[in-house]
Amino acid sequence: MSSITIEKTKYECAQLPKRWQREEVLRKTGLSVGKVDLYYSRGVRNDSSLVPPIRQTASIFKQPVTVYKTQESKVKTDYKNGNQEKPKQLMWEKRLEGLRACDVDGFAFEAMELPKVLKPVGPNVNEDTIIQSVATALHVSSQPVTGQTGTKTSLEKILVYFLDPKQPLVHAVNISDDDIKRQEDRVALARKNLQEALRP
Amino acid sequence: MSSITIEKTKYECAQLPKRWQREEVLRKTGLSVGKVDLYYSRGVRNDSSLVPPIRQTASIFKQPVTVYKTQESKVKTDYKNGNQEKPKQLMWEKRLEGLRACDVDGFAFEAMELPKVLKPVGPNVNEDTIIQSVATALHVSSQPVTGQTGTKTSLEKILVYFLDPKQPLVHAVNISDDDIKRQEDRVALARKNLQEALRP
DNA sequence: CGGAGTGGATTC
DNA sequence: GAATCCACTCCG
Repeated sequence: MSSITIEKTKYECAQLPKRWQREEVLRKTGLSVGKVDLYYSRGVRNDSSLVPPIRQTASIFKQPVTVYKTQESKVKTDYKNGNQEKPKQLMWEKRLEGLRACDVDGFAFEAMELPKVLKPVGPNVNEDTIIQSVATALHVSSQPVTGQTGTKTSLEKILVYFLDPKQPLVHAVNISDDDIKRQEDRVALARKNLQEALRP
Repeated sequence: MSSITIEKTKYECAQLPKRWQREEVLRKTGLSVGKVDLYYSRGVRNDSSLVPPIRQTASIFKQPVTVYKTQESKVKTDYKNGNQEKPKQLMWEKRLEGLRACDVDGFAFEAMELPKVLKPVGPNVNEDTIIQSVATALHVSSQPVTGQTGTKTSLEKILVYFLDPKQPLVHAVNISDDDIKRQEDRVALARKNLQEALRP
């Protein structure tokens, strides 16, 4: 049974960037009954290859099958037994190569430059790979991100054995006391400049 | 491996009633890392006869057995299939007789008086029973609370047949237009008095 | 732990 | 006084 009163409305709207939707939700209880809350959200990406029905080959069938998803499914996280990190493929970050963040209008941001001290590890790993690698490591990992701590020669010789899949594809970096001192000086200088700029 | 940092704290607390505990749990992952969830719970009742191990006789054994409960068990509510109201025993409210609410220091509140129009239904059902009956009906039931709608004589003759276990043990009450008018007048008067009391 | 939904402070 | 934003609670 659906009631006649419409309580939620969700629609695209000319003023918004593409695929963004405006939703009006009526407050139904409390001191503020009758007020309207506005929500803005980006609708699901329209990657037609990822939206059901999907034509795919499942190994138990002799023929490709078409998958219809009739119900929203959701994988539940097992909080009880701690954070289960999944095993990772060696060099899995290669999959992210060539991806670029973009703004709401779809324009890609400029590439970022990493400090020179970060040196790629492994064959065909370049600047472009390591930024994805380090960024995802910082985002995803629950352990300290150190980079590869194997020696340079061991990593070059038998990569598969010495490469740590839990660490990004950069050599470990040593930060000296001098480095820290230098950075502190830069911060102090920047603060002083700011203070002067704010003086009336 | 247990870390040195204490993430959970569970302790009794002066502001709480006896045996209640306050527990602070730190969120460890997710968007809300670092936030604290508070839980309040009553420590297990020290009824030694209810705390495992319990010596009891299970019908499948020839001999009494001792039950050890090694794991906390919990019954999950089925939210999906709607509110499953359990079947109720006729006159189940009798079990609540003699119970009294009390304040945090354990002093019982005075008995409440119900309006005279509320008349008990059934043998041995008195004032004390119907207040529990009506109160729990209002609290527990998901349907309108009307009282027993069987005729007085039918209820007296074959109680088991005419008594509605989903309704409290009081006769249904008719509210006349006059009753409503009288109540409206009382509210209007109370409002006027309040207004005058607030006048500067 | 996330998300829906509300209270309330803040801004215009 | 309305619109907006943010914090917080509660429950699945």
